[in-house]
Amino acid sequence: MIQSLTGQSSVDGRRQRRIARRQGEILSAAARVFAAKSYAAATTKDIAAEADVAEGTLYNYFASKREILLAIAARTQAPMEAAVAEAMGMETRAAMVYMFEKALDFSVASLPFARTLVSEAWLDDDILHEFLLERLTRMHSLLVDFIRKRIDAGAFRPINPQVAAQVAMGILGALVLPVLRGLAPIPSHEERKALAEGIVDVFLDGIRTR
Amino acid sequence: MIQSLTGQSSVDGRRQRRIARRQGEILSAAARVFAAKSYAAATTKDIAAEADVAEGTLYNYFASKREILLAIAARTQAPMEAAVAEAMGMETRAAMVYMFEKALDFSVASLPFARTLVSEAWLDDDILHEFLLERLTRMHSLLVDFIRKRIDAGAFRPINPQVAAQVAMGILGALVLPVLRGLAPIPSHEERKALAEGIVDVFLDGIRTR
Amino acid sequence: MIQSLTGQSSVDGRRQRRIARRQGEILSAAARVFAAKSYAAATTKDIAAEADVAEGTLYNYFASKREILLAIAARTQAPMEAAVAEAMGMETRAAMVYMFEKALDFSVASLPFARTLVSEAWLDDDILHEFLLERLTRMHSLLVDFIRKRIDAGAFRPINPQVAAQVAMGILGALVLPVLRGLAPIPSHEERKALAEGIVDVFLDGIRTR
Amino acid sequence: MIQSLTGQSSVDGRRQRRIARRQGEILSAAARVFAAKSYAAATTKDIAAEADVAEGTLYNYFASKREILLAIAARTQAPMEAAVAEAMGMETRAAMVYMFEKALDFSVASLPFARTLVSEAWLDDDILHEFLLERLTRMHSLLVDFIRKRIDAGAFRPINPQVAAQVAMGILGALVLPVLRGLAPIPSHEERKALAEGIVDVFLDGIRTR
DNA sequence: AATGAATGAGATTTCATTCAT
DNA sequence: CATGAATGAAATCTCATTCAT
Repeated sequence: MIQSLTGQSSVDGRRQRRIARRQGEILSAAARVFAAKSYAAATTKDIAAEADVAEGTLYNYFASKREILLAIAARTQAPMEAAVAEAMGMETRAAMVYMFEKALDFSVASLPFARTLVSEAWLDDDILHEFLLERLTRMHSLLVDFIRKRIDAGAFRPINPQVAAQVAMGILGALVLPVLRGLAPIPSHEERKALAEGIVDVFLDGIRTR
Repeated sequence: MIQSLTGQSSVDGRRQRRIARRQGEILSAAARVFAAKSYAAATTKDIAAEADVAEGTLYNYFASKREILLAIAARTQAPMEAAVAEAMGMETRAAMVYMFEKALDFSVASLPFARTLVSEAWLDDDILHEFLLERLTRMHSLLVDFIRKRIDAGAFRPINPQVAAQVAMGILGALVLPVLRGLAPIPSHEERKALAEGIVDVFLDGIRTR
Repeated sequence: MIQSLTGQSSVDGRRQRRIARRQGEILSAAARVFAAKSYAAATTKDIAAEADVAEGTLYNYFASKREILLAIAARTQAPMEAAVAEAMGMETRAAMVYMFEKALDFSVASLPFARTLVSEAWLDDDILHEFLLERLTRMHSLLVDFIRKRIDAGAFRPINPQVAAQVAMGILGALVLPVLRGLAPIPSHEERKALAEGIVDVFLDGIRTR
Repeated sequence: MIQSLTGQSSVDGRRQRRIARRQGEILSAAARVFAAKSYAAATTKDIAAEADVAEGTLYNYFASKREILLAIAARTQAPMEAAVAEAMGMETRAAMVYMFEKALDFSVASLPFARTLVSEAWLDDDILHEFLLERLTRMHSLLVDFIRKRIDAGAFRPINPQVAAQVAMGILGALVLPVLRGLAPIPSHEERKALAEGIVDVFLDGIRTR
């Protein structure tokens, strides 16, 4: 009985894993196709071909083309937030540099996923709210906290933390979006570090002589 | 004779105007539909319904659905650049405030056009290069000049002007994009002015105490 | 009264002539367009442009696009039959040469009309029967008579006149169709004469040595 | 193992055959529709209905309506040329009779295909050159050779072989075209033989008494 | 579970015809 | 009468989804 249970569960486990693996293959294939042609222009035929399965097989793993998109969105991890959260405890300047650097690293690492996500979030309210906005607002409030704490500690000027956070996120966007869009070349690790340093520099001290 | 000539030309003129007016009606109807559903999801049936004409009528004014999109892009004037160019000659702080304010004004004024433009530029290389990128790079180089001059004059710190310009554009984006996307409420004139002031403040002096 | 009648009728006459002239202009424009693009591919816009009138004007003169086609067919005179009929009375060899020569002349002279006619007759039973077939059968029976008479007179061998007539018409077709289709160059007057001579030669004496 | 291999290949083979069969069904349905209404007037809806499949199914087998037409043209074999080539080696009179007879047989056998082919070749240069003209010119040059050889052997009079070949093809056309167009009844095998005999008779000896 | 052929609703586009000016 | 903008039916083609094998 135990045996049968074990056997059963090991079979189940294998099956679970096989299903998960196959889903993953389909999702990353779909992400590549979406990144290349956009969600709307991509056909299920394209996705099936990229994943090297039959069209019908897609429907054994996902209920519809849209479910594939949502699954991609759900899968996209949140290393940005993680970076921001991590940075909270660190000393001011190093913390910010680290945060921007991580955000850049992330965009580079999961480029096709991220490109699809941004693209669809611009068009699709569900995607926007469920996946992108949630993260951005979480990041925003982390930043607000971060800034507020440093204002309280006298490290930052008594500036409006909401506005400052929005400014910080804008700066980040200005770096990330061109890479996602395929305009800027994917920066090397060193370039990313240098970029992050320069930006933080401006953000902290402004551009005006004193 | 003069009369007949005048009559003729006035008829021609009237016709020209009628055509231009109808094209404008179709374009703004299309821009609304595109803004609501994206170019890909919008159907010619939708556009015709919104413009209150028959589907076939669209094709008396534009050769294809795509031509409608391109016409929208072409029509979207470039008051942003104008604002930047204007600001070049002004005194530092006021100039920047003015520039950001104008950019916000523009986005609010031609909201559905701009939303469509950004949306499609993300997906479509032609639109991106022909209409958006051209403007953004022009704006970028104007900003680089602006910053470089003030560095030379000793008004700004000897910062990398390229990076600073990109930062400035990112800040602008952080303000404009949420409005275009329908996330942030359309700010009033006063709010726009205050926003611009706050941002320039951060941009010039940073957020760090000194 | 007489005056008014005369006036009336002269006005009527002028009007009739104006209408007839305009119809003729439209028809020859249409024939050119049909010859270039085929009836099905030609649009009323094309025809109107070629005739240098507005599309709507076409409908003041013809009830539909199809009526224009029928009018072209009706207008195509029957010089072929005339030629055959004329030839009936002539001496054998000269008669036949003359007949073939005339048929070639006709094809060259009204090329766009004829091309359209043949094209549509292949597709359209109305056109075929009402315009082409009628003529061809008339021509066929003229030929049958012609041949029969010469058989009776001992000039021709006692061959089946039906078959011989069909052969003659086939020979004619082999010369005319490539020209109509734009494959063979339009032959000069001299070339047409020489062609006609050669063909009659074969038709009368065959190709076998004796 | 052998079995699995065999199984595999037999599955592939079955699939190949199924696809080929279905393509054939669609093509012959399309040929019937084209023959009845012409290519231009036939709709994909008509073709699908005649083939008893959904409209979309057509596009699983052919890329476009035009590809269906081209496939029909490609499929129409060239038994005419074969007949001509075969006849080359035969004794004069029998050879010619055989040739004409075969040409008639062919037209009768693949009537809807051939009707479509001729129809479209009249309108469409691609079809004309790629499918019809190539064959006709090949047939023409075979005939020229045939005639020239017999002239050299003293069997035929020293006539222009080009003209004589064109005459022969015209005669053939005069027999075939009315059948294709649905004017002449489809002749029985015996009738075809008799027709061929009569024509060759005229072609060889002419119609004149000697 | 995998396959891929079949489906048919729906998209874009064309064009003969009408009709207000 | 001439005009040409407006119309909308109809054509070709696409593609997400289903389902028999």
